[in-house]
Formats: sequence, C-alpha cells, structure tokens
Amino acid sequence: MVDSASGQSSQALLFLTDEQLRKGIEAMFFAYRGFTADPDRILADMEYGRAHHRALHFIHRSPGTTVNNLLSILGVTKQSLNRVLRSLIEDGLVESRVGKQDKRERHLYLTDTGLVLERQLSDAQRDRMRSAYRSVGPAAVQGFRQVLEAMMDDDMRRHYESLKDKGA
Amino acid sequence: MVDSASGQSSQALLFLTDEQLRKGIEAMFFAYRGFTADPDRILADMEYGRAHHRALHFIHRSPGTTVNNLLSILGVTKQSLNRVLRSLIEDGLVESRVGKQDKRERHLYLTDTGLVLERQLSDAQRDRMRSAYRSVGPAAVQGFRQVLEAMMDDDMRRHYESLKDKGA
DNA sequence: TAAGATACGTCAGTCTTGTTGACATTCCAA
DNA sequence: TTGGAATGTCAACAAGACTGACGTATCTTA
Repeated sequence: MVDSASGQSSQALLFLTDEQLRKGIEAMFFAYRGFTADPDRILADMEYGRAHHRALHFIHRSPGTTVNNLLSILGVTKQSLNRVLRSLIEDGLVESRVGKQDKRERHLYLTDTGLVLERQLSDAQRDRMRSAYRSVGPAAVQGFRQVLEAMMDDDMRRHYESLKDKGA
Repeated sequence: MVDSASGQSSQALLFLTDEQLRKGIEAMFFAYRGFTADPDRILADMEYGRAHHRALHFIHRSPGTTVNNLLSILGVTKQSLNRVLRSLIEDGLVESRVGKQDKRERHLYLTDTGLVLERQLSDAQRDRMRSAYRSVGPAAVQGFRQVLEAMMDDDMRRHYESLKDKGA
C-alpha cells in the first residue's frame, strides 16, 4: 500500500497511510460541523432547519429550477422536499410557477423575502469560509477543492460542475 | 496575508470572491455526501445508523474514553448518545468498564466483534478517501487539511488535535 | 461526616427530516 | 384515445436529534 516495487521513495506516499486517511476523515467530520454551525444558529430562532437552507441555496443558485431537478441535487425523496417547499411557499419565501411548456412541472423562484433570508444565511456561511480561505492562501484552497471534487460521487460531481458553469 | 495595500494584483484575491466561496460551500456539501455514502450503504443492512458509526470510530480511536469525553467530541446530548451506546453494548460491540480511579466513570472499548465492524466501515470510507488523495497528490491533500482545520470551531479543533497527537 | 457537585443512566415528550405508500394530474406515444 | 410515464401532493411512520426531570452512585470539600 505504501510503496510499490518502483523507484518511488516510501516517503512520498506517506500521505496515503491509514493513519493519514483517518485524520482526513476526522478533519471532514469536525470541519463539517463548523461549516453548518453558523446558519444553524440563525435558523434555530425560526421555524426552519438545515433542509430549508439547502433548498433556498440551490433555488437561489438556479432560479426557475424544477422540483425534480432540485430533488436530484439534494438527494432526498420528493415527499421530503415537498414538506420543506410547502412551508417556504406558504411563508412567501419561494414562488412556485406552473411550467409553460409542461404543466406538470413547477418552476421555483425566491421571492424578495426569500432572497433576504438566503443572503443572511449564506453571508454567515461565507464569512467562515472566507476567513479560512484567507488564513491558508490560494494554493491550499485549490488543493481543498481538488480533494473535495475527487471525493464526490459521479452524479454529484455532474450537478456540481453544472452549477459551476453558471457562475463562470 | 495575501495582499495588504502592497503592489499585489487583485487577481491574487479572486479566490476570495463570493462566487468562489459559494463553490467551496457547494463542494463541501456534495463531497460530504460522498464521504458518508459508503459506510451508510453498509449500515443500511443492519439495525445501525450513522450515529453508531461515529461512536465506533471514536471509541476505536481512543480506547478507554469516557462517556463524557465522547459526548463532547460528538457534540450530542447524553440521551442521544445513550440510545446508541446501549444498543452497541447490548449487541456486544462495545464494552463499558467501570473506572478504576473514579468509579462514576465508564470507560468504553470495542470488543472483537466491534473491531470487525469498525474495520469494515472505515475500510469503505478510507477507500474513497485514498483514491481521492491519490488522484490529486500530496500537495493538494495538505491544502485540503489546512482549509478544513481553519474551518473548525475552536472546541472541535482541540479534539481534532488531541486525536492527531495519539497517532503521531 | 454532611452537603454539594459530578458522571452516568433512563423515562417521557417533542421536533426535524428522512422514508414508503397511495393518489391526482398531466403529458406522450402506441 | 387510452395506457404508461412523469410530476407533484397528502398521509403515516421511523431515525435521530433535542429538552426536561429524575434517580443513583461516587467523589470532593467545607
């Protein structure tokens, strides 16, 4: 696992030891807690949870997206997403428009109120990310992104890439 | 750190734009799904969930840890952890020994059966991590770890560091 | 030694968020 | 035009988190 009968020095592969991999796993675990902590704190005061945050984020990112598309991005069942969407729509944060081409589809948009909350949540999350980025510099950030992308399932990477394009 | 009113071009700060930060947020989201997918698949066939996996992981990592310590690592309530521990102990995966110094404490250990399951779960999780690491190389991995560490809350970083030391 | 603090376990109840199952509507193609 | 597929909704349930209250054993300290 560490070497491989080639001329490669075993030193260069030390980052692939079980011990290093375990540390990476633990880093993911602890960091993800920090990653969600700030929005969670804001949401705790409302009747919303993390699921609402995720919906707001991706609707904001792809205005007019259909329920089905959102479903496959979030990786939950339509029934689960529906509960979240219903409350967001009832509260006037999200607007659901019947499709012009295909009337079975619903296209989702954030209302002005929805935009305000999305902004508040993502500001909090970006603040932490920004200060982490700033403290380690662009080279580390590039590595960070590379590893995360390599960890994704193919389906997720597809979604991720297609979101990336829109912003580029 | 990066710029600072010096002659640094604004190009060098492009990694701190809201757009780049959003991509980082999405990368975390999608990657975390991949991160938990493999163990989740294994656990789906049993009566256990992700919470059991986390307990097994950290008990394996710190044999003899107390309930209280595990509590603060996992960041859940004792009632929540207790449900998980009870089933693991009943099923003979975890052993709980009364403390020698302080008899109020319970020290937790994996049994042989517990070690087998922990190994199975962490193998699956490490496989994905290893292939990601290998595909991007050690420099990227270093950046990955740096960003994650910078994202943690101080409490979590404390736990993380103390686990690191044991393995070093 | 008595009083308070600490560590752990448990019961009961609630909330969020995931699940399946059943069903209505709409579209499309045989 | 009719049956199957796709889209979305409603209802019921389960896992896993939470709070609050309480009990017991043990330790520490006044």
